[in-house]
Amino acid sequence: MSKLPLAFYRQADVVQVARQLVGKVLYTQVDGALTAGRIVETEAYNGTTDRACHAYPRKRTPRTDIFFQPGGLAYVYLCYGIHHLFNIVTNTADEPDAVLIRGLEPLAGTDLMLARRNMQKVERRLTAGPGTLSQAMGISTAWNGLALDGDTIWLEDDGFQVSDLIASPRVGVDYAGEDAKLPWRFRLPGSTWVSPAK
DNA sequence: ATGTCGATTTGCT
DNA sequence: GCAAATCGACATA
Repeated sequence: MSKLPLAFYRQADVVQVARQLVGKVLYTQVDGALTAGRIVETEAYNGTTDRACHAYPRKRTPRTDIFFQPGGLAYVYLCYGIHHLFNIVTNTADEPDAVLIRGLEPLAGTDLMLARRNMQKVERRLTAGPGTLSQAMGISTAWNGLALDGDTIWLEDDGFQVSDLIASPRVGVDYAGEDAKLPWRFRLPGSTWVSPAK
């Protein structure tokens, strides 16, 4: 097992980072309790060119300030007042890009995930979807800004090989006009743990 | 100061 | 299939 170094997140092309993140393992640790899941679905957001990105067009506000930090930080924001959506800030300082994590295959700590989701058995809805996986992993907006090389939340490469990847338009970004058509959503073919969205 | 709306999920019809 | 839930960011004044 090798923890992904901050340099990984600082690559210039956020779309390539989004592709490479599929298959990696996301870990969280809270009060000594570990949970882990394999990333099966991501979406890329480019704050310079992409209207769907919160930081477009390189717009710096209290909320988007984190986009302008060097890559390797967690960006967690509240959506619809209920759902905590987990993103990874990428690229170098002053290049505002991020990757949204949309689906996880549970690997470890499933008992704790079930308790957090108030569920009885491991099934698709435990971690399929950006809001549900955050809840299962214990991720909330309180973690916004955490570095991904620490001991609360981090990623590892366990050698899992991704042979094929589906690229398609992103979900729920119709407001972005032409940019909504960009094929920046990536998922593992055949995974039962991708988000419910079509 | 106030109004609008969202990178979603869930439950009910 | 549709609409409610629920709150903070942002734009407008």
